[in-house]
Amino acid sequence: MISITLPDRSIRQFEQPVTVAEVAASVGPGLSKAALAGKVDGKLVDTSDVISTDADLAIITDKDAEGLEVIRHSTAHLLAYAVKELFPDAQVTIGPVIESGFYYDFSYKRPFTPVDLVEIEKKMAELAKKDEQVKRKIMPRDQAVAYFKGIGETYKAEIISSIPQGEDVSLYSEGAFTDLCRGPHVPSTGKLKVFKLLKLAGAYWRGDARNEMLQRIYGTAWTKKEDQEQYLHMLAEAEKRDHRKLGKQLDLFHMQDEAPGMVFWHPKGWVIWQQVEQYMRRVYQDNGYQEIRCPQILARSLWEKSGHWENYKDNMFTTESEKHEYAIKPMNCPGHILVFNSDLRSYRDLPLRYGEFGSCHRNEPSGALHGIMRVRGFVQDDGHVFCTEDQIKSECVDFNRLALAVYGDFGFKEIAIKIALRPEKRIGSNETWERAENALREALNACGANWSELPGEGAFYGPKIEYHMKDSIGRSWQCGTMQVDFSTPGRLGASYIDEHSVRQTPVMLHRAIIGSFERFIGILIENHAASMPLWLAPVQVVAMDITEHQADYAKDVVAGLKAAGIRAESDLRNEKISYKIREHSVQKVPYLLLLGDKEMHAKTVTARVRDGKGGGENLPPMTLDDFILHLKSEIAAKRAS
RNA sequence: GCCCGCAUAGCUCAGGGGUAGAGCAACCGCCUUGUAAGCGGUAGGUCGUCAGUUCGAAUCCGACUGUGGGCACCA
Repeated sequence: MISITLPDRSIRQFEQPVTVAEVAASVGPGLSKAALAGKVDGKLVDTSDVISTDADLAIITDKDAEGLEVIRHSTAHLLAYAVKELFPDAQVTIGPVIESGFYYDFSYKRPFTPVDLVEIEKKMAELAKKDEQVKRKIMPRDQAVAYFKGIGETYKAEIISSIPQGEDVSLYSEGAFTDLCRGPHVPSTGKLKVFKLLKLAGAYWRGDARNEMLQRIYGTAWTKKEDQEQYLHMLAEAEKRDHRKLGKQLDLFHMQDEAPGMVFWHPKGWVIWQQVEQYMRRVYQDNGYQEIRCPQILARSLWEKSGHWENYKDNMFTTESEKHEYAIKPMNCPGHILVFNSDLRSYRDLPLRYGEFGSCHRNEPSGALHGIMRVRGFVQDDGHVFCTEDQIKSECVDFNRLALAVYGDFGFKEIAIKIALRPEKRIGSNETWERAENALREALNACGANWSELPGEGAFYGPKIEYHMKDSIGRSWQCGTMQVDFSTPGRLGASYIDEHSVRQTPVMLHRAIIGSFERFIGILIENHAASMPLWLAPVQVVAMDITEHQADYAKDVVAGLKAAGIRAESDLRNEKISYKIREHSVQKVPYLLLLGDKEMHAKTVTARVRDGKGGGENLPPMTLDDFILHLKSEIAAKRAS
C-alpha cells in the first residue's frame, strides 16, 4: 500500500506503484488534463514518473511557476524537433530555459535566415498540434554516447561524454526526435500552445570563444495567449525607452563613425552630466574624500610595473613621443598611488581617501560596444582608499551605505548586489581572503542589504562587491563597485610607517558608485524614460506666452527664475499654446508656465505639471516667488515632480 | 573579436536595375491663438565608403566602416 499526500494534506492510497498521471486522474479529469509534471517530495518529475513509496505529491499545472518552466523547456525541445524535421542534417546541442523564454543552439552548414525562423515556428505549431507523446527513456552513459554518435549528433555525444562514467542518462523522444535531457517535460506536445520565436544569434559552443560558433534561436513561451501578448507589448514599450532613441529625441548626445565608442555630449545632455558630477562632488566632500586630478597619459614603464602592460596591453590605447612609449590610462588607480607615494605617509594618515572624476579609455572589442552603456572613452567617479586591513570593514560599511543612499537619490529602486569571491588564480593567503570576503559580507549585513555571491569571480588581487542595475529591457549593467586590493599598492611601492616605525604596505580599496558616467546616465535615462526628476532635468521650466502681448511678462518671469538658479527657457514663438505644450511635453520638461492676460494682470504664473498625481494638470495660480519656493523644495527633496 | 541583420533628406521611414518619395522639422508668408500637432508655399539627398557586374547601380555581388541583436570579453 502506497500513501500519496497531496498539498491539501489529503492522503490517497494505492495498491501498487502509480504514476503521477494516474494520481492526477484519480483526483479528477480536470486535473488529469491539466497535469504538466509532478513534484514528488520536492523533486520535479514527469507525469509518467512512477511513485513506488509513500510520498508528498503536488501536481504541477500551468498555474504553477514550475509549470511555466516545464512548458518553456519542452518548447525548446519542440524547437529542436522542428529544426530536425526541416533540416535533418542540423545538429542539436543545448536548449535551456531563460528568463521569460528559452533558446536552443544548433550547428548547421548554412546560417538560418529570418525566413527559416518563420518556417520553423510554423513547423513547431504543426508538431504541437499532433499532440505527440513525450517519452522518457533511461540509458547507460556509454550506450547513450554510442547512440548519439550513431545518429551523427556529435555535440550531444560530447556532452554525455562529460557525464561521469557508469551513470545513467535520460533521453526524451517525441515523434522521430530524441534528445538528451534531465527533464521533466510535458506529457505531450499538445500542451505547448503559446510560443513565439524571437531572434537569431550566434553563440560559441560551450561558451568558449575558441570553439565553433553555433546558431542560437531565442523564443518565448507562455501558458496563456494574453500573457505572451502582454510580454511582447511590454518589450515594445521598453524599446521606446532605449537611451539611444531618447538621447536623440531629447538632443542629449550623439555618436558618430569618427569616434566609435565615444560620446559627443550636447548641451542638454551635458546639463544632466553636470548635475550628476556636482552631486557626486558633494558626496566626495561630505564623506572624507579629497578630490584630485591625474594625467591622461602615463609612461609604459608605469604600466609595466602595475602589470597592465603584460596582461591588458590589447585593451589600452598607446602612443609615443621622442622614442618613449605611453598609454592613455585605462584606469585611475596607478595615478592615485603616485599621489599617495608623493609624500611620506604615517599610519595616522590612514584611511586616506582620494576621489577623481577620472577619464579613462579602454580599447574594448568592437562587438562589446553598446550605446553609451559600454564605450571606449568614459569617466568614472573613481575613488581609492588607502587603509590598513583592520579598516577594510568599516570603510566597506560606510561605502555601501553611501552607495545605496546615492542610488536612492537618483530614483533607483532595484539594485542587485553581488560579491565576487576568490578566483582560482589569486595572490594573498587564504586567511587574508577570508577576512576580506567576510568584511564585505559584514558590511552588507550591517546595512541590511541582500546579495548574491559569485564564487571564483573576484579579481586576482582581491574580492569585490558589485552593484548592478537593469536597463529598459532587463539587461543588467554593473555600476558601482567596491574592490579590496592587496596587490597593486605593493607593486607600485606604496607604503606607510606604522606605530612601531616599520614600513608597511597599505591595502587599497577601489570604489565607484556611479561607475561610468556614460553608463549611469544611460541607465538613468532608461529608468526614468527620459522624464528626469526636476533636479536633473536639463530644462526645468519653459515659460510660454499665449499671445505676443505677454511676451515681455514671460521674459521677466524667465529672468526671475534664472536669477533663482532655475534652468528656465522661454517659448515666445507665434504658435498656438497647445502646439507649444505638445512640443515641450514631448521634450519631458517638468513644468510649463502658461502666461496669458490673466496671469500678466494678476502677476501670477500658471504651471502645468509633467508628472505625478496631477500630471497634465495645472498647479493653482501663484506668484512667481511661491512657484520658485515650490521648485526649490522639490529640487532639494530630489523627488520627481 | 565571432555569427546574423541594418545603413535613403536634420528626424521617422517608404521605394527599388533606367540617375529619388512622404510626414515631421527648417525657411517664407497668412493666422494672434488658454492646456498634446492651425493653413499655404519654398528649399533640402553623390541613397555609409570603396571596388565589381551591367549599355546603365541607390537597387545585384564583394570588401570596408559604423550600427543593432546575441556570443565571447569587461583588468
